[in-house]
Amino acid sequence: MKKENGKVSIAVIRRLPRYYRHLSELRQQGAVRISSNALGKAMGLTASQIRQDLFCFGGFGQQGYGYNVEKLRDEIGDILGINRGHTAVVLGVGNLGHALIQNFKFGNNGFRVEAAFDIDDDVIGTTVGNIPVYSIDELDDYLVRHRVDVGVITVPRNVAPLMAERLVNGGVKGLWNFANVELKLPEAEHVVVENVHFADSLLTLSYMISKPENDDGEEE
Amino acid sequence: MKKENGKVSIAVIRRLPRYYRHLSELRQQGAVRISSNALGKAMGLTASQIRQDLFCFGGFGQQGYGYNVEKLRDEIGDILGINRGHTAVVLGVGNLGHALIQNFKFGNNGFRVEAAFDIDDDVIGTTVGNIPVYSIDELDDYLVRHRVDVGVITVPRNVAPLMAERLVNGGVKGLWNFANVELKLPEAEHVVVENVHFADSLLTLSYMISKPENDDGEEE
DNA sequence: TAGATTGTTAATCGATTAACAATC
DNA sequence: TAGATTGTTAATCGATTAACAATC
Repeated sequence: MKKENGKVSIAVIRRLPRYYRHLSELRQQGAVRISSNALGKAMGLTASQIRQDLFCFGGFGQQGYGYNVEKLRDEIGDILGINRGHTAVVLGVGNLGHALIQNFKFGNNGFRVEAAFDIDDDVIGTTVGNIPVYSIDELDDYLVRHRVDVGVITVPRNVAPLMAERLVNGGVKGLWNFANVELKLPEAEHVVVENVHFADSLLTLSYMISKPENDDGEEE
Repeated sequence: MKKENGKVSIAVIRRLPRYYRHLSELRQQGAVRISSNALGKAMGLTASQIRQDLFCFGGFGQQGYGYNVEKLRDEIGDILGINRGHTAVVLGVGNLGHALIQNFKFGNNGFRVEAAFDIDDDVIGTTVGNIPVYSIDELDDYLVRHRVDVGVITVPRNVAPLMAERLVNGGVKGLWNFANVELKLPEAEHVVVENVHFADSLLTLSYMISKPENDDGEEE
Protein backbone atom coordinates (compact mmCIF):
# COMPACT_ATOMS: atom_id res chain seq x y z
CA MET A 1 0.00 0.00 0.00
CA LYS A 2 2.93 2.30 0.59
CA LYS A 3 4.12 4.48 -2.23
CA GLU A 4 6.88 6.91 -1.33
CA ASN A 5 8.69 6.49 -4.61
CA GLY A 6 8.56 9.79 -6.47
CA LYS A 7 10.31 12.52 -4.51
CA VAL A 8 7.92 14.13 -2.07
CA SER A 9 7.92 17.88 -2.48
CA ILE A 10 9.24 20.13 0.24
CA ALA A 11 5.85 21.82 0.50
CA VAL A 12 4.29 18.52 1.51
CA ILE A 13 7.06 17.72 3.95
CA ARG A 14 6.71 21.03 5.72
CA ARG A 15 3.04 20.36 6.27
CA LEU A 16 3.68 17.00 7.95
CA PRO A 17 4.80 18.47 11.27
CA ARG A 18 1.68 20.60 11.32
CA TYR A 19 -0.48 17.54 10.74
CA TYR A 20 1.38 15.82 13.49
CA ARG A 21 0.83 18.68 15.88
CA HIS A 22 -2.86 18.97 15.13
CA LEU A 23 -3.43 15.25 15.35
CA SER A 24 -1.60 15.18 18.68
CA GLU A 25 -3.95 17.83 19.98
CA LEU A 26 -6.99 16.03 18.66
CA ARG A 27 -5.84 12.86 20.30
CA GLN A 28 -5.37 14.62 23.61
CA GLN A 29 -8.88 15.96 23.30
CA GLY A 30 -10.05 12.40 22.94
CA ALA A 31 -10.94 12.43 19.25
CA VAL A 32 -10.87 8.96 17.73
CA ARG A 33 -11.63 9.59 14.10
CA ILE A 34 -11.43 12.58 11.78
CA SER A 35 -12.23 13.17 8.14
CA SER A 36 -9.99 15.02 5.75
CA ASN A 37 -12.75 17.57 5.58
CA ALA A 38 -12.83 18.27 9.31
CA LEU A 39 -9.06 18.29 9.60
CA GLY A 40 -8.83 20.67 6.70
CA LYS A 41 -11.30 23.03 8.28
CA ALA A 42 -9.36 23.01 11.54
CA MET A 43 -6.05 23.66 9.82
CA GLY A 44 -7.13 25.98 7.06
CA LEU A 45 -6.38 23.56 4.25
CA THR A 46 -8.58 21.90 1.66
CA ALA A 47 -9.62 18.32 2.24
CA SER A 48 -8.27 17.56 -1.19
CA GLN A 49 -4.83 18.76 -0.27
CA ILE A 50 -4.73 16.66 2.85
CA ARG A 51 -5.72 13.51 0.99
CA GLN A 52 -3.24 14.32 -1.73
CA ASP A 53 -0.48 14.87 0.84
CA LEU A 54 -1.17 11.60 2.62
CA PHE A 55 -1.42 9.87 -0.71
CA CYS A 56 2.28 10.54 -1.19
CA PHE A 57 2.99 8.02 1.54
CA GLY A 58 0.19 5.54 0.99
CA GLY A 59 -3.32 5.27 2.31
CA PHE A 60 -3.84 5.69 6.00
CA GLY A 61 -7.59 6.14 5.95
CA GLN A 62 -10.67 4.10 5.35
CA GLN A 63 -13.37 4.92 2.88
CA GLY A 64 -16.61 5.99 4.43
CA TYR A 65 -14.97 6.47 7.79
CA GLY A 66 -12.04 8.82 7.60
CA TYR A 67 -8.81 8.53 9.53
CA ASN A 68 -8.10 7.09 12.92
CA VAL A 69 -6.53 9.99 14.77
CA GLU A 70 -4.00 8.03 16.75
CA LYS A 71 -3.00 5.77 13.90
CA LEU A 72 -2.55 8.64 11.48
CA ARG A 73 -0.58 10.60 14.05
CA ASP A 74 1.72 7.67 14.66
CA GLU A 75 2.19 7.02 10.97
CA ILE A 76 3.14 10.61 10.36
CA GLY A 77 5.45 10.56 13.35
CA ASP A 78 7.08 7.53 11.83
CA ILE A 79 7.47 9.20 8.47
CA LEU A 80 9.05 12.19 10.18
CA GLY A 81 11.58 9.90 11.82
CA ILE A 82 10.43 10.44 15.38
CA ASN A 83 11.16 6.88 16.37
CA ARG A 84 14.68 6.64 15.11
CA GLY A 85 16.40 7.61 18.32
CA HIS A 86 18.02 10.68 16.84
CA THR A 87 20.73 12.34 18.86
CA ALA A 88 21.88 15.94 18.98
CA VAL A 89 24.50 18.18 20.50
CA VAL A 90 24.15 21.89 21.12
CA LEU A 91 26.96 24.25 20.19
CA GLY A 92 26.89 27.47 22.15
CA VAL A 93 25.31 27.69 25.57
CA GLY A 94 24.52 31.38 25.48
CA ASN A 95 21.05 32.73 26.03
CA LEU A 96 19.55 30.94 23.08
CA GLY A 97 21.32 27.62 23.55
CA HIS A 98 20.32 27.72 27.17
CA ALA A 99 16.73 28.47 26.28
CA LEU A 100 16.56 25.62 23.81
CA ILE A 101 18.06 23.08 26.16
CA GLN A 102 15.85 24.10 29.03
CA ASN A 103 12.56 24.82 27.32
CA PHE A 104 12.40 23.04 24.04
CA LYS A 105 11.05 19.55 24.21
CA PHE A 106 13.57 17.72 22.08
CA GLY A 107 12.16 14.45 23.36
CA ASN A 108 8.72 15.17 21.95
CA ASN A 109 10.30 15.37 18.56
CA GLY A 110 12.32 12.21 18.83
CA PHE A 111 15.64 13.76 19.73
CA ARG A 112 17.91 13.17 22.68
CA VAL A 113 20.37 15.97 23.44
CA GLU A 114 23.48 14.32 24.74
CA ALA A 115 25.94 17.13 25.18
CA ALA A 116 26.54 20.83 24.82
CA PHE A 117 29.72 22.69 23.98
CA ASP A 118 30.95 26.19 24.69
CA ILE A 119 34.12 28.24 24.95
CA ASP A 120 33.24 29.96 28.18
CA ASP A 121 35.10 28.48 31.16
CA ASP A 122 32.27 29.57 33.43
CA VAL A 123 29.85 27.09 31.88
CA ILE A 124 32.25 24.35 30.83
CA GLY A 125 31.99 21.53 33.30
CA THR A 126 28.52 22.51 34.46
CA THR A 127 25.27 20.94 33.38
CA VAL A 128 22.27 22.66 31.90
CA GLY A 129 19.06 20.77 32.44
CA ASN A 130 21.02 17.56 32.94
CA ILE A 131 23.06 18.07 29.81
CA PRO A 132 26.81 18.26 30.41
CA VAL A 133 28.63 21.24 28.93
CA TYR A 134 32.04 20.45 27.47
CA SER A 135 34.76 22.63 26.08
CA ILE A 136 34.45 23.22 22.38
CA ASP A 137 37.98 21.85 22.12
CA GLU A 138 36.59 18.43 22.88
CA LEU A 139 34.04 18.54 20.09
CA ASP A 140 35.92 16.71 17.35
CA ASP A 141 37.02 14.02 19.72
CA TYR A 142 33.48 13.65 21.04
CA LEU A 143 32.11 13.23 17.54
CA VAL A 144 34.53 10.42 16.87
CA ARG A 145 33.32 8.51 19.89
CA HIS A 146 29.57 9.17 19.63
CA ARG A 147 27.02 8.93 16.90
CA VAL A 148 25.51 12.40 16.63
CA ASP A 149 22.78 12.97 14.07
CA VAL A 150 22.23 16.68 14.41
CA GLY A 151 24.31 19.64 15.50
CA VAL A 152 22.38 22.59 16.88
CA ILE A 153 24.21 25.80 16.09
CA THR A 154 23.54 28.62 18.53
CA VAL A 155 26.93 30.23 18.43
CA PRO A 156 27.61 33.80 17.24
CA ARG A 157 27.33 34.15 13.49
CA ASN A 158 31.00 34.77 12.88
CA VAL A 159 32.06 31.38 14.22
CA ALA A 160 29.05 29.47 12.89
CA PRO A 161 30.61 28.41 9.57
CA LEU A 162 33.64 26.98 11.34
CA MET A 163 31.48 25.05 13.78
CA ALA A 164 29.39 23.78 10.90
CA GLU A 165 32.46 22.47 9.20
CA ARG A 166 33.65 20.66 12.28
CA LEU A 167 30.26 19.10 12.81
CA VAL A 168 30.09 17.95 9.24
CA ASN A 169 33.57 16.51 9.37
CA GLY A 170 32.54 14.76 12.55
CA GLY A 171 29.82 12.99 10.62
CA VAL A 172 26.55 14.63 11.61
CA LYS A 173 23.69 14.24 9.15
CA GLY A 174 22.00 17.55 9.76
CA LEU A 175 22.52 21.03 11.11
CA TRP A 176 19.86 23.00 12.90
CA ASN A 177 21.16 26.48 12.37
CA PHE A 178 20.08 29.46 14.46
CA ALA A 179 22.98 31.67 13.43
CA ASN A 180 21.92 34.30 10.97
CA VAL A 181 24.18 33.17 8.18
CA GLU A 182 23.79 30.93 5.19
CA LEU A 183 26.10 28.04 5.97
CA LYS A 184 27.97 26.75 3.02
CA LEU A 185 29.13 23.28 3.72
CA PRO A 186 32.18 21.40 2.56
CA GLU A 187 30.81 20.19 -0.76
CA ALA A 188 29.45 16.81 -1.55
CA GLU A 189 29.02 15.97 2.09
CA HIS A 190 25.31 15.45 1.80
CA VAL A 191 24.43 17.14 5.04
CA VAL A 192 21.06 18.81 5.44
CA VAL A 193 20.83 22.32 6.85
CA GLU A 194 17.63 23.56 8.41
CA ASN A 195 17.76 27.25 9.12
CA VAL A 196 15.81 29.15 11.73
CA HIS A 197 16.32 32.70 10.61
CA PHE A 198 14.67 34.97 13.15
CA ALA A 199 15.47 38.05 11.13
CA ASP A 200 13.87 36.70 7.97
CA SER A 201 10.79 35.82 9.93
CA LEU A 202 10.49 39.22 11.57
CA LEU A 203 11.08 41.04 8.30
CA THR A 204 8.34 39.05 6.66
CA LEU A 205 6.03 40.13 9.45
CA SER A 206 7.30 43.66 9.04
CA TYR A 207 6.33 43.61 5.39
CA MET A 208 2.90 42.28 6.11
CA ILE A 209 2.05 44.91 8.68
CA SER A 210 3.49 47.67 6.53
CA LYS A 211 1.68 47.18 3.28
CA PRO A 212 -1.48 49.27 3.40
CA GLU A 213 -0.31 52.84 3.05
CA ASN A 214 -3.38 54.04 4.85
CA ASP A 215 -3.84 52.20 8.08
CA ASP A 216 -7.61 51.86 7.86
CA GLY A 217 -8.61 48.40 6.66
CA GLU A 218 -10.41 48.73 3.35
CA GLU A 219 -8.50 46.64 0.93
CA GLU A 220 -9.06 43.82 -1.56
CA MET B 1 8.18 52.87 -12.60
CA LYS B 2 6.77 51.23 -9.51
CA LYS B 3 4.22 48.48 -9.92
CA GLU B 4 3.17 46.77 -6.70
CA ASN B 5 -0.44 46.46 -7.78
CA GLY B 6 -1.24 42.77 -8.17
CA LYS B 7 -0.86 40.94 -4.87
CA VAL B 8 2.71 39.83 -4.41
CA SER B 9 2.87 36.14 -3.60
CA ILE B 10 4.06 34.95 -0.22
CA ALA B 11 6.87 33.01 -1.89
CA VAL B 12 8.29 36.24 -3.25
CA ILE B 13 7.89 38.05 0.05
CA ARG B 14 9.75 35.37 1.95
CA ARG B 15 12.68 35.74 -0.40
CA LEU B 16 12.98 39.47 0.18
CA PRO B 17 14.65 39.18 3.59
CA ARG B 18 17.17 36.81 2.08
CA TYR B 19 17.95 39.27 -0.68
CA TYR B 20 18.29 41.94 1.94
CA ARG B 21 20.68 39.85 3.98
CA HIS B 22 22.85 38.90 1.03
CA LEU B 23 22.96 42.42 -0.30
CA SER B 24 23.93 43.68 3.15
CA GLU B 25 26.82 41.26 3.18
CA LEU B 26 27.88 42.19 -0.32
CA ARG B 27 27.81 45.82 0.64
CA GLN B 28 29.96 45.17 3.68
CA GLN B 29 32.41 43.38 1.43
CA GLY B 30 32.58 46.51 -0.65
CA ALA B 31 30.70 45.30 -3.70
CA VAL B 32 29.17 48.16 -5.66
CA ARG B 33 27.28 46.42 -8.41
CA ILE B 34 25.90 42.96 -8.96
CA SER B 35 24.05 41.23 -11.76
CA SER B 36 21.02 39.06 -11.27
CA ASN B 37 23.17 36.25 -12.53
CA ALA B 38 25.88 36.66 -9.90
CA LEU B 39 23.38 37.20 -7.11
CA GLY B 40 21.51 34.12 -8.17
CA LYS B 41 24.64 32.05 -8.15
CA ALA B 42 25.49 33.24 -4.65
CA MET B 43 22.01 32.52 -3.33
CA GLY B 44 21.16 29.39 -5.22
CA LEU B 45 18.41 30.96 -7.31
CA THR B 46 18.01 31.54 -11.02
CA ALA B 47 18.73 34.97 -12.39
CA SER B 48 15.32 34.86 -13.95
CA GLN B 49 13.62 34.42 -10.62
CA ILE B 50 15.46 37.32 -9.09
CA ARG B 51 14.52 39.64 -11.93
CA GLN B 52 10.96 38.41 -11.80
CA ASP B 53 10.81 38.96 -8.04
CA LEU B 54 12.14 42.49 -8.29
CA PHE B 55 9.83 43.15 -11.18
CA CYS B 56 6.94 42.82 -8.74
CA PHE B 57 8.00 46.08 -7.17
CA GLY B 58 9.35 47.94 -10.18
CA GLY B 59 12.73 48.14 -11.81
CA PHE B 60 15.69 48.76 -9.59
CA GLY B 61 18.39 47.85 -12.06
CA GLN B 62 19.94 49.22 -15.16
CA GLN B 63 20.26 47.42 -18.44
CA GLY B 64 23.78 46.47 -19.35
CA TYR B 65 24.98 47.18 -15.83
CA GLY B 66 23.03 45.23 -13.25
CA TYR B 67 22.01 46.46 -9.83
CA ASN B 68 23.67 48.89 -7.51
CA VAL B 69 24.17 46.86 -4.35
CA GLU B 70 23.49 49.61 -1.85
CA LYS B 71 20.54 51.06 -3.72
CA LEU B 72 18.89 47.69 -4.19
CA ARG B 73 19.47 46.81 -0.55
CA ASP B 74 17.91 50.06 0.58
CA GLU B 75 14.94 49.66 -1.74
CA ILE B 76 14.26 46.17 -0.44
CA GLY B 77 14.66 47.38 3.13
CA ASP B 78 12.10 50.02 2.36
CA ILE B 79 9.70 47.50 0.87
CA LEU B 80 10.10 45.34 3.97
CA GLY B 81 9.15 48.29 6.14
CA ILE B 82 12.48 48.68 7.87
CA ASN B 83 12.23 52.44 8.01
CA ARG B 84 8.80 52.70 9.51
CA GLY B 85 9.86 52.93 13.12
CA HIS B 86 8.07 49.78 14.13
CA THR B 87 7.69 49.11 17.82
CA ALA B 88 7.37 45.86 19.72
CA VAL B 89 6.81 44.49 23.19
CA VAL B 90 7.93 41.11 24.44
CA LEU B 91 5.56 38.93 26.43
CA GLY B 92 7.33 36.44 28.62
CA VAL B 93 10.84 37.05 29.89
CA GLY B 94 11.80 33.41 30.37
CA ASN B 95 14.83 31.88 28.74
CA LEU B 96 13.66 32.54 25.24
CA GLY B 97 12.32 36.04 25.79
CA HIS B 98 15.54 36.87 27.54
CA ALA B 99 17.59 35.46 24.70
CA LEU B 100 15.67 37.44 22.12
CA ILE B 101 15.90 40.71 23.96
CA GLN B 102 19.59 40.30 24.65
CA ASN B 103 20.87 38.73 21.48
CA PHE B 104 18.51 39.45 18.66
CA LYS B 105 19.19 42.66 16.82
CA PHE B 106 15.70 44.07 16.60
CA GLY B 107 17.19 47.38 15.56
CA ASN B 108 18.79 45.89 12.46
CA ASN B 109 15.34 44.91 11.34
CA GLY B 110 13.70 48.22 11.98
CA PHE B 111 12.12 47.42 15.32
CA ARG B 112 12.44 49.11 18.67
CA VAL B 113 11.53 46.96 21.67
CA GLU B 114 9.99 49.28 24.19
CA ALA B 115 8.86 47.03 26.99
CA ALA B 116 8.62 43.48 28.23
CA PHE B 117 5.98 41.85 30.41
CA ASP B 118 6.02 38.87 32.72
CA ILE B 119 4.14 37.39 35.66
CA ASP B 120 7.21 36.60 37.73
CA ASP B 121 7.73 39.08 40.56
CA ASP B 122 11.44 38.37 40.44
CA VAL B 123 11.82 39.97 37.04
CA ILE B 124 9.07 42.57 37.20
CA GLY B 125 10.61 45.94 37.83
CA THR B 126 14.00 44.92 36.51
CA THR B 127 15.41 45.71 33.11
CA VAL B 128 16.76 43.29 30.55
CA GLY B 129 19.20 44.84 28.17
CA ASN B 130 17.77 48.29 28.92
CA ILE B 131 14.22 47.13 28.35
CA PRO B 132 11.96 47.57 31.39
CA VAL B 133 9.99 44.54 32.52
CA TYR B 134 6.45 45.27 33.67
CA SER B 135 3.80 43.12 35.24
CA ILE B 136 1.55 41.44 32.74
CA ASP B 137 -1.31 43.11 34.59
CA GLU B 138 -0.21 46.40 33.15
CA LEU B 139 -0.28 45.19 29.56
CA ASP B 140 -3.72 46.35 28.51
CA ASP B 141 -3.20 49.73 30.05
CA TYR B 142 0.19 50.04 28.40
CA LEU B 143 -1.26 49.26 25.01
CA VAL B 144 -3.80 52.01 25.41
CA ARG B 145 -1.09 54.55 26.03
CA HIS B 146 1.50 53.40 23.47
CA ARG B 147 1.43 52.53 19.83
CA VAL B 148 2.74 49.00 19.62
CA ASP B 149 3.01 47.37 16.22
CA VAL B 150 4.07 43.87 17.13
CA GLY B 151 3.69 41.63 20.15
CA VAL B 152 6.39 39.01 20.59
CA ILE B 153 4.91 35.95 22.27
CA THR B 154 7.41 33.90 24.24
CA VAL B 155 5.08 32.74 27.00
CA PRO B 156 4.22 29.10 27.69
CA ARG B 157 1.88 27.65 25.09
CA ASN B 158 -1.09 27.32 27.39
CA VAL B 159 -1.34 31.06 28.03
CA ALA B 160 -0.31 32.11 24.53
CA PRO B 161 -3.83 32.34 23.09
CA LEU B 162 -4.98 34.59 25.92
CA MET B 163 -1.99 36.86 25.49
CA ALA B 164 -2.60 36.99 21.78
CA GLU B 165 -6.14 38.10 22.37
CA ARG B 166 -5.11 40.85 24.72
CA LEU B 167 -2.48 42.09 22.29
CA VAL B 168 -4.95 42.13 19.45
CA ASN B 169 -7.53 43.94 21.50
CA GLY B 170 -4.80 46.39 22.42
CA GLY B 171 -4.39 47.20 18.76
CA VAL B 172 -1.18 45.53 17.64
CA LYS B 173 -0.85 44.85 13.93
CA GLY B 174 1.15 41.68 14.13
CA LEU B 175 2.12 38.83 16.40
CA TRP B 176 5.50 37.16 16.34
CA ASN B 177 4.63 33.86 17.89
CA PHE B 178 7.19 31.50 19.43
CA ALA B 179 4.67 29.44 21.38
CA ASN B 180 4.05 26.10 19.77
CA VAL B 181 0.38 26.63 19.11
CA GLU B 182 -1.66 27.84 16.22
CA LEU B 183 -3.13 31.09 17.48
CA LYS B 184 -6.65 31.70 16.43
CA LEU B 185 -7.42 35.34 16.68
CA PRO B 186 -10.62 37.16 17.43
CA GLU B 187 -12.05 37.16 13.92
CA ALA B 188 -11.98 39.96 11.44
CA GLU B 189 -9.30 41.78 13.36
CA HIS B 190 -6.90 41.77 10.47
CA VAL B 191 -3.86 40.99 12.52
CA VAL B 192 -0.99 39.10 10.98
CA VAL B 193 0.58 36.16 12.78
CA GLU B 194 4.09 35.05 11.99
CA ASN B 195 4.93 31.76 13.63
CA VAL B 196 8.35 30.49 14.57
CA HIS B 197 7.64 26.86 15.22
CA PHE B 198 10.84 25.26 16.44
CA ALA B 199 9.24 21.84 16.54
CA ASP B 200 8.06 22.00 12.93
CA SER B 201 11.51 23.04 11.86
CA LEU B 202 13.25 20.26 13.74
CA LEU B 203 10.81 17.65 12.50
CA THR B 204 11.41 18.73 8.93
CA LEU B 205 15.09 18.24 9.53
CA SER B 206 14.34 14.91 11.15
CA TYR B 207 12.52 13.80 8.03
CA MET B 208 15.32 14.86 5.78
CA ILE B 209 18.01 13.01 7.67
CA SER B 210 15.84 9.93 8.02
CA LYS B 211 14.85 9.24 4.45
CA PRO B 212 17.45 6.94 2.96
CA GLU B 213 16.84 3.57 4.59
CA ASN B 214 20.41 2.61 3.97
CA ASP B 215 22.73 5.24 5.28
CA ASP B 216 25.21 5.06 2.43
CA GLY B 217 24.76 7.92 0.04
CA GLU B 218 23.97 6.52 -3.39
CA GLU B 219 21.12 8.57 -4.59
CA GLU B 220 21.29 11.39 -7.08
C1' DT C 1 -28.48 -1.16 1.25
C1' DA C 2 -27.56 3.89 1.45
C1' DG C 3 -24.31 7.22 2.99
C1' DA C 4 -19.92 8.73 3.70
C1' DT C 5 -15.38 9.38 2.68
C1' DT C 6 -11.25 7.83 0.95
C1' DG C 7 -7.71 6.87 -2.91
C1' DT C 8 -6.48 8.41 -7.17
C1' DT C 9 -6.68 10.54 -11.66
C1' DA C 10 -7.71 14.76 -14.25
C1' DA C 11 -8.19 19.86 -14.53
C1' DT C 12 -6.79 24.20 -12.94
C1' DC C 13 -4.09 27.42 -11.14
C1' DG C 14 0.12 29.74 -9.88
C1' DA C 15 5.06 29.98 -9.67
C1' DT C 16 9.35 29.33 -11.95
C1' DT C 17 12.03 29.41 -15.98
C1' DA C 18 13.09 30.74 -20.65
C1' DA C 19 13.36 34.01 -24.16
C1' DC C 20 14.17 38.24 -26.17
C1' DA C 21 13.44 43.09 -27.25
C1' DA C 22 14.72 47.35 -24.97
C1' DT C 23 18.40 50.07 -23.51
C1' DC C 24 22.27 51.40 -20.83
C1' DT D 1 29.13 50.99 -31.68
C1' DA D 2 29.26 46.38 -29.48
C1' DG D 3 28.43 44.02 -25.28
C1' DA D 4 25.97 43.31 -21.34
C1' DT D 5 22.14 42.87 -18.69
C1' DT D 6 17.75 44.35 -17.45
C1' DG D 7 12.46 44.57 -17.84
C1' DT D 8 8.83 42.02 -19.36
C1' DT D 9 6.14 38.69 -21.89
C1' DA D 10 5.56 33.80 -23.08
C1' DA D 11 6.34 28.82 -22.11
C1' DT D 12 6.96 25.33 -18.83
C1' DC D 13 6.66 23.14 -14.84
C1' DG D 14 4.81 21.84 -10.41
C1' DA D 15 1.44 22.25 -6.81
C1' DT D 16 -3.27 22.70 -5.56
C1' DT D 17 -7.97 21.76 -6.37
C1' DA D 18 -11.77 19.26 -8.36
C1' DA D 19 -13.97 15.17 -9.56
C1' DC D 20 -15.44 10.67 -9.10
C1' DA D 21 -15.08 5.68 -8.92
C1' DA D 22 -13.91 2.44 -5.30
C1' DT D 23 -15.22 0.72 -0.99
C1' DC D 24 -15.96 0.69 3.84
